[in-house]
Amino acid sequence: MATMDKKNVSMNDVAIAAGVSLKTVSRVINEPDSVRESTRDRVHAAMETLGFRANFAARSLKLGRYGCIGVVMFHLSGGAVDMIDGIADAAEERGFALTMIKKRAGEKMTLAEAARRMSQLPVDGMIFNLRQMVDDFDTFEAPKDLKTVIITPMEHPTCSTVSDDQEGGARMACEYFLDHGHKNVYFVSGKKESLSSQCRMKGWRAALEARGIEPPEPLQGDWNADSGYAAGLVLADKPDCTAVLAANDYMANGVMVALRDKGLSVPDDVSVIGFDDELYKTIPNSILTSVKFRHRELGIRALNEVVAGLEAPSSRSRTLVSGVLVERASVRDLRA
Amino acid sequence: MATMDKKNVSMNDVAIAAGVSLKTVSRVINEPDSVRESTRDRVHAAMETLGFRANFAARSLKLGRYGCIGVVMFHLSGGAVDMIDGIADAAEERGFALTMIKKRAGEKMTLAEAARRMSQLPVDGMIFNLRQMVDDFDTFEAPKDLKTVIITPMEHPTCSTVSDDQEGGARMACEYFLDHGHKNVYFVSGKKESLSSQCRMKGWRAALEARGIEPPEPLQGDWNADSGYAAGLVLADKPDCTAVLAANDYMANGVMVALRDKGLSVPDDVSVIGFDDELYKTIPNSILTSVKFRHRELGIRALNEVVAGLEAPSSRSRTLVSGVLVERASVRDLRA
DNA sequence: TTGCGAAATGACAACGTTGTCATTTCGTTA
DNA sequence: TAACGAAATGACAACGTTGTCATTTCGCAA
Repeated sequence: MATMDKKNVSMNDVAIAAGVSLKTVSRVINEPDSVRESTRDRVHAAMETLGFRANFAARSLKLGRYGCIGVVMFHLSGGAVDMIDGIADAAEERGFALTMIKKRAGEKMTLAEAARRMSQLPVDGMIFNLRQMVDDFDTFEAPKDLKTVIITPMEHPTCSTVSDDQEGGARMACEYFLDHGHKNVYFVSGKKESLSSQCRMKGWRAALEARGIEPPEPLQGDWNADSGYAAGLVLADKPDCTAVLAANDYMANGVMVALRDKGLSVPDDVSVIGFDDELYKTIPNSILTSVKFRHRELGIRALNEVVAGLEAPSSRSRTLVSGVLVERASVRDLRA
Repeated sequence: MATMDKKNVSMNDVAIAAGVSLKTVSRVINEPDSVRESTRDRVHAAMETLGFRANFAARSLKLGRYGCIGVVMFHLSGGAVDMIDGIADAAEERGFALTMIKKRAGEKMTLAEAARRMSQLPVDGMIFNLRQMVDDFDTFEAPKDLKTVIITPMEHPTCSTVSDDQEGGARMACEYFLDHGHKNVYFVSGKKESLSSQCRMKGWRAALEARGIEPPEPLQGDWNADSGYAAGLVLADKPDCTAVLAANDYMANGVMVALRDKGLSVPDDVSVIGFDDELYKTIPNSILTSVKFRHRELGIRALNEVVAGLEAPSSRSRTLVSGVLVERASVRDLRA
């Protein structure tokens, strides 16, 4: 039957309806085994009838914790979906919900601001997803009582960080080229301000230098296929260009199309590797070899790191999630 | 100076430090104008020194609201990013944070379960993002005190719903073909269980039937380019096939590549339209005409709908966000 | 039946805020 | 200076839970 609920139903209401004390109702919820079965049933019945739902605020106030992890999205891009997915699944598994806020488009947000806003919300710890540099990165200090994990390729002086190993992934791709007999590798970057792009470039550079090769001038892209196409047109005219590493698959595809438009074959004339392994969704029979990062795993690790640090918020660790080279047919073996 | 904080700092601590009453501290936070400036400064100084941060639980308990909107992601896919972005921005603007939970991969989750879990969390209202059918869709009743908005193309008997106008978008694309002189339109669908795919198919069918055209058998795809390619191979052999509507851009691209591989030209021999307008990111100089949905707008509307309904949770409305046809060169005009 | 330890239940305070209402202080005018 | 109304501040209860500790009830052996 519909109950005339003018107000919210409290444990006290349930207690009265069931003819027991407030505390017994509490016990039915939190330690059911300590309540006699007949009593328990009576209480459950009363809860059902009245439509009782435990009050989150009162519970958290008493317990001193929320069971929520805050997530700050400084940037919400494509790869973010899988990461959120990982965070959310891991949270679920450990009995936490997520509280999310986002940097407003166009606005600037510092870590300090993010922390201040988060600490007004129901959170026991927090994750910052940071894909670009922020002004106060080095000086930021997390609240002492709120474990903070930053997802970023940069090391932070006091906070735990988690990241894909972007640099390592780029190095891996580069070495793959070199191991297949290529003497040099050209690079097409993403947007300048992107940390991912910067790290991928760094890894590319490092891999070449480690083998005593002078890295050629990188070509500037903007993540989209058209910018890759433009770069490809330039590269097609360079006789020494046998290998191109593009900072994502979209640009890699642009490069490939440009090369073909200029009469060159991939991989016979020029080999190409991209990042993120997304092209196969869009292009039938895609041949692009690509470095794939495990965003989902990244999210899981970030969440686990927060939860592990809840008791010791000032602990600090650094986690790198390695990438995987998905081999297809876009790289030619020049040996033999 | 570092303060020896064994415990959390409460308003009471601040009050004592500032030599004022508890209530005055409360006023400094909530109605600063009602406090004399000198007092206010003293309180602020004390808060600063002690590192005071208001306790969310206590505040919510007293106020009876949380300032958070719950978001349940039944499915977390590509387009979801923009939608979350819209939800988050709109929430921010109206002073709300988001509390998010997700259906675990592989698990089944009913609306009732989602509602039950959400009502244990700090939320004043909730948004369900539902892309596939669930068992209890028709029988579900939202908690009476928790405004619930479902993002889904289906109408719900008691809850407010918000959706892209998928059906209308498909109809629009179809009519665009017909208005350009095409006599029939073939359709490549996405995954069977996807509501988007179902709605797009429905719109396609409706548009043809409205002009007295018998819709041909739709081709079954799975959203990825390879399935579009397979469909394209089939379609290339149909002499009456001049127009293909694919349920997303990836499959549309697959279709186009297959047609070209079979020696047909797009758009000279066959015209193609896709959905989502994503191909230009991947393909340089993309010519694909595509129906684009405004996911961000969708999120904004959903959030606004929740907030608008906070005072009257049982109100019910239905919002459709129209799509936009992004014209490129993949449709040939057969008239004249 | 009585007595006993264990199990079940209850009374009450406390968590940290905000609302209500009473009290004090202030600035102004007589 | 006294008196007054308005502004500023304070005391106390209340929000709905859980922890502590006291009390009652139960099952079983003597």
